[in-house]
Amino acid sequence: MNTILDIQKRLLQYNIKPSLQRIAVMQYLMENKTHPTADIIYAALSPAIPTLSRTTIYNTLKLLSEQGAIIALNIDEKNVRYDGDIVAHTHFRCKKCSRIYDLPKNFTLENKQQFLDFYITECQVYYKGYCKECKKTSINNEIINNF
Amino acid sequence: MNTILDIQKRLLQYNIKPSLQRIAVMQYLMENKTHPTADIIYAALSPAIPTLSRTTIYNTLKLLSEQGAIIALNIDEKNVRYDGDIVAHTHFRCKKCSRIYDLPKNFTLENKQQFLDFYITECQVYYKGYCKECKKTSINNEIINNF
DNA sequence: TCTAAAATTGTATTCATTTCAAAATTAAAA
DNA sequence: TTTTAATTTTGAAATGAATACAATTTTAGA
Repeated sequence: MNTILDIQKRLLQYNIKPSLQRIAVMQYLMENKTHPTADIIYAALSPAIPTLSRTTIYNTLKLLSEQGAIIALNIDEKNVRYDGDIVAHTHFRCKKCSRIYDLPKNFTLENKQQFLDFYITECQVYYKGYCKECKKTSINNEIINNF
Repeated sequence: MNTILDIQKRLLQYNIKPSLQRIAVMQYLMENKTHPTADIIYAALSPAIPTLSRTTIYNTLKLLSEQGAIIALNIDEKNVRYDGDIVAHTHFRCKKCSRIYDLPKNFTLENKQQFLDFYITECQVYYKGYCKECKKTSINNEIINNF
């Protein structure tokens, strides 16, 4: 279980002021490993925070992902999904039920026979960063995870 | 160079009737390896085919990608990008200029020092297919690239 | 040529996300 | 504690990529 203090610490660690709303979003993502959309998070938190606005959810998710406290997934072509687990791992999206699963650490296309839970039809690998031309001017403005 | 006959052959190979519009879209993607959006393709083809409709571009891109003749990329959070190169390869998106590059075949995070053209800040790996529950009912309806 | 099926077109709509300015909250200064 | 400035939140309006849909056009077969 994550205490409010743990969550505050996590936010401060990424230079995010821990407001009530930000703590709620961070906590939701830490406790719900379902890769939810902004709207799912809004619907879940709205009853407990009746004044909550959708814009705040979008603002918060943008801030948290830009600061590296969470990860934004573009695996679903309709909505952006969010993941509170920032340890590097790969994802699987079911084309029928649209659920997003975390794949086991040792999963590769070569050994996928061992993981018969997933029938894989496609794989996409996306790297992001700065190209040669844009590198010089932009590096300073970005927090870089040089993994 | 790709002749119209080459392009027709490619479409037929994926069970797509080679209409004028479909040939134009397929040809554009084969000759422009810039990972364009639907709208870029529309703007490029529209002068030569004045009656062309945006809907046709969307319909065609959907058909071609569903049939496996092209690949739809969700590397850009705003628009879907399309790639006529269906040989497995990975992509890089510059966060500043938004250009999408093909990465060299031998590129990995381990040897990325060799490829100093790209300063990488993040990597996403997305698998798609059918989960255990949905597997039984759906496999027959899908063309599966069992790579 | 006639007819049916398939493909294309254009308009209207949807819906996730963004913009923006006002209101509320927080933090800092006096 | 008051005052003031900066930050955050809020909700209404706007944006824009993509889809739905019905009408029109084209294609293919009888």
